[in-house]
Amino acid sequence: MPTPAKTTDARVVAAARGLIEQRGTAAVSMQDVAAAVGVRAPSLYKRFPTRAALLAAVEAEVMAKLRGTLTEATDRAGRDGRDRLLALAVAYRGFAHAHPHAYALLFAPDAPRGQDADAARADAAEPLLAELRGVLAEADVLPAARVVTAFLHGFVVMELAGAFRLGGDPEAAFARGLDAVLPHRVSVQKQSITGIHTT
Amino acid sequence: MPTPAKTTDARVVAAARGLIEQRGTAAVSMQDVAAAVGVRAPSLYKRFPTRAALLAAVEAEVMAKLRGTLTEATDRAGRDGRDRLLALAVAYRGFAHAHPHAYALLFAPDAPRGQDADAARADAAEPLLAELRGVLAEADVLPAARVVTAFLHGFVVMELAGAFRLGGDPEAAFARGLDAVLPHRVSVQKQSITGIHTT
DNA sequence: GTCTATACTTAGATAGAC
DNA sequence: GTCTATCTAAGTATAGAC
Repeated sequence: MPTPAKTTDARVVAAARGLIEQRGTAAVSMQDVAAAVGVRAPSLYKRFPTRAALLAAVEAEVMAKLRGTLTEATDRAGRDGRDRLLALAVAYRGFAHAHPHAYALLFAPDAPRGQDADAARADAAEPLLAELRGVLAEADVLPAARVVTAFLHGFVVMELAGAFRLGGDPEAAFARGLDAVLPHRVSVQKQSITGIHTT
Repeated sequence: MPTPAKTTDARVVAAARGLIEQRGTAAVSMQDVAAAVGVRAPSLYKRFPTRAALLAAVEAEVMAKLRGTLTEATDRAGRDGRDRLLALAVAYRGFAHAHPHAYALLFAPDAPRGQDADAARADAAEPLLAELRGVLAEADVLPAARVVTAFLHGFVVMELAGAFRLGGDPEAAFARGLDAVLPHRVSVQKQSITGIHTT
């Protein structure tokens, strides 16, 4: 009988995520994570070959949590396509505000990016894609999703970075932005009025 | 006669910016910067009290460069308000692609944020605000600017983070996003059609 | 203003016993 | 699978001479 396991991969990832949400990724060391699960640092390297590998696993878990938050939001929403998209957007922003450090990990340009993280990323995009499929032609779904995601991400990053200091009401800007980037009913009906792009 | 100065604050900042643009902020140490200007690390602390202070100065310089790029773009553009805004957006995206690491510094959530950096940030927002003033009512300018900036920033971050891997054409998504977030002529004319938000 | 020297801290990662 | 012990490396920052 070898030494019994004091922890599990899942516990390690969860602990790392907790610390990252509190302090930010840069302020969390392998020793911190090890201490949080009641183990010494070298033991972690039997489970995750490098710190980057552990971070990739955390990123995947955060993505999954984000996906869960988005799914819950649409589950609670009504049947109107636009209302559901609004609920999705509000939930997305809420998640970023609730877990700013974890959220930052998702779009870090130099992030690890393992297979799991990539799969989780594709998975997290599903709720939005599903909603858009309900109101747009198939060919329009992907570009529309990118526009919406870009706006949402950009907006919350600006908020978190404190870029909204010129006064005014960020809420109003957020509402206006959603109004612009979310598909309108007019586009669903494929209506076309000269001079107005319908999507 | 004390020891003659081997370098200047401006040179130090420029060197730091160069290194950051090549390797990214995290990979640049005070010693690296010192070596780049032909000096030892301790000397830098006579000019910038901490590493964070130096980074704040770099951030301010990058902001100024961004502003210059945007101003050039509108200088070259024609008179049509929408064309000028498009030129601005394309230039913004081009800057981010040309200097991804420096660009990342501008929206880092944990960035230093000194007075200079804040002033430079407000300054960099001017070209966009000026264009929007030309086509929108004053009360609409600030929220519109936030929507446009959020989209632009979110889009380039997603690109730089490699989030566009599901196929499709990012260019098409960018064009569509601009179409959505930039003010339309219909809004300039204050036209109002039931069911269609004009701004 | 710059230097040498160094304190101080911390990190990621490995070797080998149990 | 976990441990102790350790390597290796690097960083920020300070003291004090010139």
